[in-house]
Amino acid sequence: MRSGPTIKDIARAVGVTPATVSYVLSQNPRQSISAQTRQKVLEAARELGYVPNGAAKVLRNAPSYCVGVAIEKELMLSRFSMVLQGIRDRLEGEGYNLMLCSFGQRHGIYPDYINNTLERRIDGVIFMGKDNTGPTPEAEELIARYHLPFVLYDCGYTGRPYSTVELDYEQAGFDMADSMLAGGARRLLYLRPDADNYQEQQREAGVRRALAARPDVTLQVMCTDTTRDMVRYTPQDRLGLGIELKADEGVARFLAGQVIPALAEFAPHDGVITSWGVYAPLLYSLLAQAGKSLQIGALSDMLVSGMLQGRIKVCRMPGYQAGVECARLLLARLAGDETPQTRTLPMPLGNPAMYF
Amino acid sequence: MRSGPTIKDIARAVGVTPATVSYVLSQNPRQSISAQTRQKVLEAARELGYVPNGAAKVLRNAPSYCVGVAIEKELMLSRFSMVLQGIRDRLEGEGYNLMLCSFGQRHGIYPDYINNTLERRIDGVIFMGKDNTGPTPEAEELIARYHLPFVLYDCGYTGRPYSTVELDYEQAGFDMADSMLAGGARRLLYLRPDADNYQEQQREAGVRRALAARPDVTLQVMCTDTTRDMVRYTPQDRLGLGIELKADEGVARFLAGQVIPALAEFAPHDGVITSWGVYAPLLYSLLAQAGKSLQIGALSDMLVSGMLQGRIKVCRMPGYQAGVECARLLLARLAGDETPQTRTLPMPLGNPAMYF
DNA sequence: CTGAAAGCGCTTACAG
DNA sequence: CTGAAAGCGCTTACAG
Repeated sequence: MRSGPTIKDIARAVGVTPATVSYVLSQNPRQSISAQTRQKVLEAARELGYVPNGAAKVLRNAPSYCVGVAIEKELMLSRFSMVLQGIRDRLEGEGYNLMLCSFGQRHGIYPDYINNTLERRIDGVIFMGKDNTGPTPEAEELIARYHLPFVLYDCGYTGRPYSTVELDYEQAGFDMADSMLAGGARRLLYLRPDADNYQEQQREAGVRRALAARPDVTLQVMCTDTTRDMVRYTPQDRLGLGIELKADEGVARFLAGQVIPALAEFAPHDGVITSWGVYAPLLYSLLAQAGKSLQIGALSDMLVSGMLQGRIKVCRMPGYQAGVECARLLLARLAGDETPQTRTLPMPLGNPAMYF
Repeated sequence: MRSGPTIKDIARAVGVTPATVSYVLSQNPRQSISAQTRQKVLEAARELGYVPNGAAKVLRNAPSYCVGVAIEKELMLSRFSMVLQGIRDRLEGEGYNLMLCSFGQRHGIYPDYINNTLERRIDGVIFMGKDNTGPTPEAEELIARYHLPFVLYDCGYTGRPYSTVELDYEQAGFDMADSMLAGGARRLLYLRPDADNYQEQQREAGVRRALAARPDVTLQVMCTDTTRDMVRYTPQDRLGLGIELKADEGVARFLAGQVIPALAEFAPHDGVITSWGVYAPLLYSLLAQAGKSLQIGALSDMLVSGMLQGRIKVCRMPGYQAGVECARLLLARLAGDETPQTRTLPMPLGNPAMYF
């Protein structure tokens, strides 16, 4: 199919050896070339439409100038696409392309994101698991053994030998609860999924910290049963109509049957904080139907429609910034800096955004 | 940094030549290998943690098993991320990775998506412009000259030498107008941007076709001045808080000042069709404020919140399917099929989806 | 300043 | 069934 001109062709056209052409084209500083030869080589290269063969360069140990981004599946979740955009914006300026890597074993015996590094198709990896999953233990061993440049996003820091970017879930919980106290709340309901992971622990800890100094305020915690009361994806998900909320099942039933009754005594200044964003609009609708108005806040802004401006407070996922930060830490690794760094980003309290 | 074992190391360990190792590992069918040797080679490979050097393979003309996706900037627009997900799902099953390519000139003298193909870092390109832009004329020439596998998404077909996936904007306009007629509309306002591109022409043509048989229904067309009345992005866009709508300026002023007055005579069964999705929620809010209810439809579902279920009809962008289709057409090219194909996908009428 | 040569890691006709 | 050898396109010490 494609078999363009090589440095040999240029060399022949100009009447020099391939080595000379290479020196000119790669601007090797350890080799001086006469202005005239340089001129002729560059001209011939342009004329022939020369494009260097990337594979040959990489074979000679050049970097691939490509960075892998390991995202398991859901590029459509703005949680991930925002980060991706941040990574891209930061890395493109440095001349890097991005390669989307999966978690499965594609060609080799290792997960795709490791295999591509080992095959030298990418120079490093930014890893975004979901539900707190980091790389497999086997992958971690290879990362350590080969010193693979690796950055982990939002997995809960646990002293790994690579850089991580984390979000300050604890502070988010604190800020939201604190703002509700400032709004006059005397009762607070905290609604969280039963999943007992790093993020959920941190969030609840933050909420409790805000309440520690206020024994006059009651806190009630309710857990959704995520094995049963999930927000459901419809079959259309994968059929081209986007991911869709089946709000009338699962969680909605739990909210209507359990949560709303628990709010019976709540006064207008009291508040509900939901851990996941998706719970908040559902709750808002149900409360509105019941003719009830409370402070509502969500510790994530994912799935909180911008149309709820002023009705629901959210802690915003700083996805784009996080992506930029991941890129920055990876660049440090690529530049040879081996010391793992951790950056923890705030999740500022604000209004839900209108995402495109 | 990384310098793992090569076939030479395996050969030495087993006591055969590198050629034999290669035959075993690549399962070359033109060469039979004794079961015993094969066994030993495979064992040694596993033991040493052998991973083939991708660059060396590509240098020998193997495909890179990587496909470029050219998206100019906005990965956060679900319009693009849905397509990307579709492409990925289809192509990952075939063993391909995706590389995000930009439009700028990164390393070479050609646009990034062309250069990466010429450098053999990717085997082909799926191109998603925005605002109808296709590849540059220079890029088109290279695509033709080198027969680069290339698929164009949603640019308006104009007889190019490569495959394209289009959306049926004309039918969308027809279906929406038709549904409003079925809903009893006697007056219709069609609100479109002044941009005179393929999509807008098709959409209006569709609306007019639906009205052709109904001389009793009046159609009024209004154009937004996109050079002046744009939906504005706030500076936060690139600062990590997502893309945000500045609804109180630009278009909103035009809608309030020009469009709402034009609807003074409209009765409840009459309707407004907006070309862009983003106009519809704004219009809905303004009408609601004015205590007015009309049929509202948008010819795209981008930016139409799922909270408007039942209030606004939309034509859905079949982004995921389109991605799958792009992947399918590219696979055909990669398999050697040179005949350009065009697929035109329907944009089914429905409710706005709750996008994650 | 320029050229001849080796080598990166792999594959594949070809000869045994 | 196995091995010796050439070559993909480039870079880079090294000798002139």
